[in-house]
Amino acid sequence: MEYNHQEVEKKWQKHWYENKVFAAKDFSDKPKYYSLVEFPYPSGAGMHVGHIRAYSSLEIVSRKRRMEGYNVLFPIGFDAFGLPTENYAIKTGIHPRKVTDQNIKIFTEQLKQTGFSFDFDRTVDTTDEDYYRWTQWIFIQLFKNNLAYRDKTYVNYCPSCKVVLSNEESQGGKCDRCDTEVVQKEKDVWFLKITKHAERLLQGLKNLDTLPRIKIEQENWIGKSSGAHVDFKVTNTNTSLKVYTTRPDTLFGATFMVIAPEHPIIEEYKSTIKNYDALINYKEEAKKKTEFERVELAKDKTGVLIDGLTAINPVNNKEIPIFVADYVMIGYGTGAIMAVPAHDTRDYEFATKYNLEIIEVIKGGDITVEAYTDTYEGILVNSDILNELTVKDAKEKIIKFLEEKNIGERTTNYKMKDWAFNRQRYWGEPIPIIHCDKCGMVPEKEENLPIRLPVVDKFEPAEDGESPLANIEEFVNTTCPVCGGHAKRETDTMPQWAGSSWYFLRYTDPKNNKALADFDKLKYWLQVDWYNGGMEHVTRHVIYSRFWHQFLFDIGVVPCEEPYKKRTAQGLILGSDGDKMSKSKGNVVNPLEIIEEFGADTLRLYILFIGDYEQSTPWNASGVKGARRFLDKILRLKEKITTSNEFSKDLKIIMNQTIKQVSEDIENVKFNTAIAKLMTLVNEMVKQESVSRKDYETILKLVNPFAPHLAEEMWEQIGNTEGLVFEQWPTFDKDSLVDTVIEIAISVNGKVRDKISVNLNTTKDELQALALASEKAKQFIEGKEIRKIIVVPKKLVNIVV
RNA sequence: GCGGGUGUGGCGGAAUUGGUAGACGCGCUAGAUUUAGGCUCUAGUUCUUAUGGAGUGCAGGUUCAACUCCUGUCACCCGCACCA
Repeated sequence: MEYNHQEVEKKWQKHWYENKVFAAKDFSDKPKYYSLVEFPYPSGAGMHVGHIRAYSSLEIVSRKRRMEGYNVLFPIGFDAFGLPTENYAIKTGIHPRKVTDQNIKIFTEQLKQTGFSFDFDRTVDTTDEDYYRWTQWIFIQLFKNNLAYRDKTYVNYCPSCKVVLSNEESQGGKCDRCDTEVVQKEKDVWFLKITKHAERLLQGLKNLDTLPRIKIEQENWIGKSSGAHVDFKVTNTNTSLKVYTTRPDTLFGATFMVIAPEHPIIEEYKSTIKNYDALINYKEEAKKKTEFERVELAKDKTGVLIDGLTAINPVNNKEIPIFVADYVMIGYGTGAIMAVPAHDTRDYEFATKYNLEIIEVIKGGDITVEAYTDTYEGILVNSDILNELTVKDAKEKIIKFLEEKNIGERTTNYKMKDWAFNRQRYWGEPIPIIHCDKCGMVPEKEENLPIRLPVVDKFEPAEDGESPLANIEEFVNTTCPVCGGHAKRETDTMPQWAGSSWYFLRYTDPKNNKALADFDKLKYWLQVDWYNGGMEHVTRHVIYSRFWHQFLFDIGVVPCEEPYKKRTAQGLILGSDGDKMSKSKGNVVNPLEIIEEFGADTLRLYILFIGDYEQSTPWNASGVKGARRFLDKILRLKEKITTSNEFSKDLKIIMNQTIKQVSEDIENVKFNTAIAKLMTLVNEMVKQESVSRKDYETILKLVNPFAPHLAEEMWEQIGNTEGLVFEQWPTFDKDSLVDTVIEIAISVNGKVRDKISVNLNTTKDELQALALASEKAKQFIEGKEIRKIIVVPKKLVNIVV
């Protein structure tokens, strides 16, 4: 019998989607389950195998949950603002709206062809006016709560195209389109004050159920450290330089200071500094260095001594020099450091190069050779009041000392920076702020939202790094919502991270036009029970969305502080050559071709069977056939079923084992072993003369989440009228997991020599006797003295000779 | 450099409160069915100089017993990267 996958799959897809079988029901009495997968960017290339892997995990979980009696919300949507569509629009002149709609349509079709159990009625599209209206609304709330502000930053700028470039467009320091050297241009842009939430974002991780590395990556991104601020008086001025240090205990070893090239003190004391020009030169040179060069040159420290300013080490009143060097970053800490060359590799290199004093303050190393940095413990020397103290005690003592003398204080610092929230592009949410000469920056009235993207024919960015919107007079010119006078709209648009920072909220109430979502619905559905997505989004996207969520919680819009209960991440599918799939390498697998030839069930099954879900694995074209064979075997089993509603005697144990393992493996993201166990069971069933109806129905239920089309079809063919979607998930009998007869290994000196079948309840003594009676074991015992016999019930007997 | 992870047959990968290494799939070999191919079925498939011996990146250690624990070391992957 040939299985016509095309016909069968179409039939069930039609049934599911036309009858809205997967619709989530608000306020159902069933327990709710919210499974969330990262929504795709609807590119023209459509769905690839990576998408299928990304969605399959929670597809399996969601289908299982429905069978376990949950009311499941498993939605999908589109993160559709972004560069590729915009670039396509620039090239072809076709409006991004059109392109986006087209791509979404195709993508949706492809998702349905794969048989995903999404609730397609809740689909959101971040570029939809009814959606970005609320993205803009959130921005206004952030602005009103002083969490959105404007400040200067450096952006990647192509002087030839006169356009601001994203990091992706300026890789290697060259403009993606014209290959011109990219420069750093100073620009006034929007920032979101995510740093205000640094500690909460860190604390919120405590209750997140996730892999250690996912947690650690976020922790590193937030980058909390504790130390102290210390003020160093600057001679000939009445000011001081504030530094941040995690090692205030080494203060007596601070023999010079280094400030970042952009540090404001240079401008401030321009007239006192004798070599101002040299410093400005250095700053310009530093700015020109691409990121690449900065890393490459990391070993070769450069800097310029400030002539005219020196500093006083506050603990010993020594006068020390101040340098400008680009190994100190303006964006971290205070942009100035106290250099302790004896115990910091960078300071040591710098000191050696410029012949500066190096004072050892922690015993144990040889500072004539290299910096001694293994100093988390240790004893202080050359440090006056700190001498003989441990590092830990010295830290406490010096911080107290600094605080008493009013020259410093205990400080916690975070590596995370505020979120630069801007793009100078057309295809993004307009930032709903109005610039009025009289009233300053004013948010648009909420009833006027959305601020729509004007419909135009040209999408190219304006010159000098301005947004394309800046050229559109009807858009720019407006009236001030406060004074009614003439004013101008903000023309920057939001970055792609905006729409994706709250999309999971909209799924709970996607058509609401009074609020981003109804509070009671949010209360019913949140938190997201399980969120799966790419490892690459674990820091930025997850942290950004958590930040927005915490903020929305603070203003009473959402019912919980943290959005996600559990987070997992899938591994990449590589090309069959082991490289990342890419068009240029020609190793891209088109999932639709496989659906066509083998069916969606086969593809889904293979993608989950391919390897550990959280690890990256190469594609293997012939492996697909194995998945299909497994399905064919299930199909053929139908011919052998009896009417019995009990498990077959010979299958009872393995049936129960399989139910247990498959159920557990799914929860533990071990889809590959779940499928392996199902294959083992099916192989066993194939060997039987006949299988009972219950055997067969059970395997269909277990296979259903993985290969739902085939499962539904066979379920129907054996006479069931209700579909499988809400059938009850099988349960196992824990007394039927182990056979009464088991195999025991007999080993001599740890090497297995024989295997015997014994009754499960065979006693230790009996096992020992059986082992000694084994002919095969005897050969290895003969003529030797038995020194010890170890009997592990149900496992093995080890005879030591 | 720092942090995390991985290393097991020809390939993807199973197995860690220490207890029969290689489940499951691919590939391969032989046979059956077939006009042939495909499909399907049966048997086999870690290596080997084969009644034995060796074997989970490498070198040691603990143990009756180690893929699993400990010490050292190498390789690869991911993330961060002059973070003070």
